[in-house]
Amino acid sequence: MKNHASEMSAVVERPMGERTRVTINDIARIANVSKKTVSRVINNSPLVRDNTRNHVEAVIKQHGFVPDPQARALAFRRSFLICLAYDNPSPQYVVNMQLGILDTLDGSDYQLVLQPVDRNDPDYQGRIQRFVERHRPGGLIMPPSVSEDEYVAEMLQKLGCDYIRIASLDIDEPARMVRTRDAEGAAQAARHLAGLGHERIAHIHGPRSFRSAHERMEGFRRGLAEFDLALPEAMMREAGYTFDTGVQAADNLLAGARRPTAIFAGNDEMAIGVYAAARKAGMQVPEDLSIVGFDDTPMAARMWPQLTTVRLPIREMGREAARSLLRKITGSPLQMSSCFTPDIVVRQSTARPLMSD
Amino acid sequence: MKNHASEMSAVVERPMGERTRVTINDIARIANVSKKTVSRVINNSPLVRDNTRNHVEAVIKQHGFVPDPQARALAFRRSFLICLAYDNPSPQYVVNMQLGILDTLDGSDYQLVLQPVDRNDPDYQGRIQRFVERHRPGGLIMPPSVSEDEYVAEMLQKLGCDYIRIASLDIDEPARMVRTRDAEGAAQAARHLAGLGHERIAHIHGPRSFRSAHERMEGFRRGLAEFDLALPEAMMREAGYTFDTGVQAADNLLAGARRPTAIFAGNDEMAIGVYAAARKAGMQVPEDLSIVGFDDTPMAARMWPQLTTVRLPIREMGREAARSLLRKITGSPLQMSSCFTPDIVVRQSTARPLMSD
DNA sequence: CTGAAAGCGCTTACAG
DNA sequence: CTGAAAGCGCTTACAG
Repeated sequence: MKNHASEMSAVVERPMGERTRVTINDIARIANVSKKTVSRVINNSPLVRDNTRNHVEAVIKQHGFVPDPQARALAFRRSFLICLAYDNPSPQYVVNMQLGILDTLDGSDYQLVLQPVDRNDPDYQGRIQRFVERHRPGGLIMPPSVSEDEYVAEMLQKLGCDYIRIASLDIDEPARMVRTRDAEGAAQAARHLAGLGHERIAHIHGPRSFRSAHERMEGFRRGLAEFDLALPEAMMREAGYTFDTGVQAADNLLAGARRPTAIFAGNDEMAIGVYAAARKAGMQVPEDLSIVGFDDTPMAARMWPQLTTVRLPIREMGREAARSLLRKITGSPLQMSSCFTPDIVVRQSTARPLMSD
Repeated sequence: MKNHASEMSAVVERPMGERTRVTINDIARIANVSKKTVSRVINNSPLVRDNTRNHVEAVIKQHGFVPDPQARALAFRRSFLICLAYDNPSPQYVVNMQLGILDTLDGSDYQLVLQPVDRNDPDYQGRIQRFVERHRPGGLIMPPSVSEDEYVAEMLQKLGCDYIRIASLDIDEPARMVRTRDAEGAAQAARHLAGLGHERIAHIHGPRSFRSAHERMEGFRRGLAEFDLALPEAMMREAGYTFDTGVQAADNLLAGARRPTAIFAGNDEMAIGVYAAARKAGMQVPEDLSIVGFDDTPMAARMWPQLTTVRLPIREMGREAARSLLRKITGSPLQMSSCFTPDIVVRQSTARPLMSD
C-alpha cells in the first residue's frame, strides 16, 4: 500500500519504524515564510494575506502536514480532548450518545474520552475536577444526571473549561444547553393512555436525584389532567432507572387490591421490568396491563409485545451537543440553544382496558 | 471544598480561573535537585538513590504535583491515550468492554479514546493508521472483528505501536493476545441441547468475516458430534450478528418442512431475533423451540422466557486487555497470555423437545 | 500583514 | 547516581 523503496529507506533511517514526520518548520522552510505564519494559517487567523494563505495551504496539502496535537496542546495549555462525563445507567443511551458525539468530532482535531462517574461516590466531583485540571480538555459534555449538578457546572466555569449540559429544563445559558422537552413527551404518554380509556394509571419514576424524573412526572400529571384524571400517590413508585428496580416497583404496584390498568415507566429499562412483573402476576400485556416506556432504546422494538414508548433522538442530541461545544471552543458567534421534543411511538404494549370493575 | 484563602489569591493572580500549577521546576527547586532527577523519580528510573527518591517523592506528594500529560507526550513522542478500535455491533459488548478497560486505566496516566470503525468502509484501515500516526497512542485494544485483521496488526507493528488483540484463536504472540475459547463455549451449547434430546438442531452463525463465527460453528459441530449428531448445511444460516438479520435467518429456518426443534445463535442479539421469528411462526419457546444464545448480555435475562446463553466475561476481558497493554507499554517482564473460557448459563429458553415425528 | 525570540513542561543524549 | 544543555513541535507576546 506504500512505496516500497521509500519505506525501506525510512526503516533504515529510523529502525523503530518511526517515519520522519513533517513539522511546522519544514512547511515554513518550503513555503519560505516564518513558522508563525504557518501557525496563523493552521489556526485560521485573519491576519494573513490571501496570497500567503493559499500558498502555505498548498504546501501543507502537498506534504500532508498535520500539526502535532500534543505540541499544540502544550503550547495552548489546552488539550484536544472532549470528555463525556456520564452516569446514565442505560448502555443504549450511552452508546448512542457516544456515536452522536463521534459523528461530529470525526474530522475535527478532537478526540472523545470517557469519564463514567458514580454520583453516589462522595469523590465524584473531585474526579471530574482532577481530570479537568490535569488534562485541560477542550470541553465536557454532560448528559443527565451529571448535567444537573450545579456544583460541577460552577467548578468548570471557575476552571475556565467549556461544557455543554444536556438536560430537561433550562438550567444554564442557552449556548451551554441542549434542551429536551421531557415533560411534553410524558404528556403525550398520558394523552395516549387516557385516550384509550384508562383511568387507573400508575407511574414509575426515576430517582429524585434526576431532574428528568421530575419533569416526566409533572408532564405526565399535566397530560392526565387534560382528561380530568389525577395521579394519586398510591399510583406512584420511585425506582432507579434500571430493570431490577423497575421489576420491584411494578411488583409492588400490582400487589395492591386496585391494580392499575396501565403503567407509564420513566424509561425503557424500567418498562421492561414491568413486563416481567406483569408475567409474574399472571397478567397479559396489553390485555390486562398497558405499558409505556421512555427513550425508545433498541430493546423496545425487540420486546414482545413491542413496547410503546416516548422517543428521544439520543444520537442526534449527541451530535448537536458536540457541535455546540465546538462552537463554544472556537468562539463562533452564532450560539443558539437547541431543543429536542420527544415523540410517542405507539407499538403493541398499549390497548383499551378490559371492561371490569 | 478547598482552602478559601489560597483559592482567592489564585483568582487574583490568574483572572481566567487558571490556578498556578506546580511544575517539575518547582519540585526540583524545592527538593533541591535537578529537574532530571525529578523526572527519574516520576518515571521510576532505578538510577536514583533511595534517599533522594524518598525526599523527592515527599515533596511531590506535599505539593500535589502531577506531571503534565501533554508535555510528557510531546517529549516522549507518544501520547497517554489508549485507543479502543472496535466494530462490534452489540452495544452491550461495547459498553462492558469500555467499562473493563476503564477499570484498569483508572488511576493510571492513560485515557481511553474511542475509534469505532466500519470494516465495510474501504478506508477503515487508513483511519486507524492516521489516528496512530497523528496521536501516537500508548497502544490499541482491538476486540473482534478488528482484532482479526492481519493487515492492521502488521501496520501497528511497523508504526511501533503496541496493541492487544482479543480473539477466539491464537493469531499473535501470547503477550499480545487475550484469548477466548469460543469453540469450547459453543461445544457446551451443543452438549446441552443434545443432552436434552434434541436431534433437529440448527445454527445461525455470524458473518464469515468474523473468525468467532467460524470458531463457534466448529465448536458447536464438535459438541454435536460427541452425541453422533451432524450439522447439515440445511440447518445452518449466516446472519450479521444483529437482531434483524437474526429474525430473517430464523424465519427462513422455520419456513422449511422439517423445522428444527432447537436453534443455537452465534450471539444474543440474533437469539433474540429467533424469539420474534418463533412467535411469528406460532411456536412456543421452549415447548416448540429451544433457543441458545452467546454472550450473556443483560438482555438475555430480561427476555421471556429468559435466554439460555453462553457467557463470556466481557468486562473482565476488557480489564485484562488493558492490564496486558500497560504491561507491554512499561516493558514489564512478566507477559503471559490470558485466556477466557466461556460457560453456559442455563435459563428458561431450552427444554426437552416435544415428542413428534 | 509578517517574523524573531521566548516559552509551554517535560525528556533525551551526553557528560561527569 | 546526578545534572546542564538541547530539544520535542507548537503558540504567545512583542515588535515592526
